[in-house]
Amino acid sequence: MGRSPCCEKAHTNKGAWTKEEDLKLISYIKAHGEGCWRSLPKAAGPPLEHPNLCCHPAIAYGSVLVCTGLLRCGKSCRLRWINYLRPDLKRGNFTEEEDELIIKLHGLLGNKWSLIAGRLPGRTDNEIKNYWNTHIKRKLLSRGIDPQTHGPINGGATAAFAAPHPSETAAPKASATDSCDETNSSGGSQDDDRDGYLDLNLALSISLPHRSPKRSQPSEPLTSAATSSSPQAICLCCHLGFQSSEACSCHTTQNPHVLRVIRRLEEAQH
DNA sequence: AAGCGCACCAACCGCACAATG
DNA sequence: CCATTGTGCGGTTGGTGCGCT
Repeated sequence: MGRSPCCEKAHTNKGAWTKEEDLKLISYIKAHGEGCWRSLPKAAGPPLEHPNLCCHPAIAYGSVLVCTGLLRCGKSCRLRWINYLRPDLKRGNFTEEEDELIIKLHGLLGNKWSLIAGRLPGRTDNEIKNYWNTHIKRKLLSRGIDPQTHGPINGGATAAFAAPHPSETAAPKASATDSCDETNSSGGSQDDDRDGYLDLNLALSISLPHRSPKRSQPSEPLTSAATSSSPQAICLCCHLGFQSSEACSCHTTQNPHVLRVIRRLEEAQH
């Protein structure tokens, strides 16, 4: 396709981020918001013809003056911000509840780390992916469960709690209506993984991102609600025709900046 | 104390897709 | 409609720290 590289590799730093680079990125995003990652280093960095010459204003962090110049690829900036610098990140060890939720969600969604991360506030897809590969995989293996199929390791046909494929199931064990807002009907047995996903609320809540106005298109209702700063929220349960079902609980949602998405169990398996 | 192997995790890479002109 | 651009995602890699021998 011959697409241009995402950045001028000759003029960008790679590897671990320094404290100073972190502060530069934070200060830039605080001033300009998220988005336009590709142009961020250009906007925040020193002139290419004089890469060592800093002509940018300094920002005071306590007693430290920090230049706003940033020699990083835009993708690298985005990753650093999303995975490490975002103020709403939780950091720290995963709880047992988070463990179980990740396992259940992985059984339903597969390696859709961003979707799984969307159900775990303060956690990033990268963090969950790493945690899965280093901890949970081993945990499942020790239980005799195949981490990929969520079925028994010895080749048994029954998956532990993976959603059945649409073509294989005439009547899914739990419909979207059943799964959403279902917190007390399964008996809550953690040992029975097959029942385990019945208590899983798959209503995906999507917070309105802080996007640059450039990518916002007010003409499209769904897109504009998801990308603009409009306080108007759209219930996707209603949008998809679930408004009369138990799955739709948009009337109970406190946060007006929330979109609700119902993912049907039979669609969750990819 | 030194060397080695392993585990963890931050960061990179390439691809896919949506947006844009 | 097509080419290009920008962003997001998932897989993978490499550096670092820690425990064991």
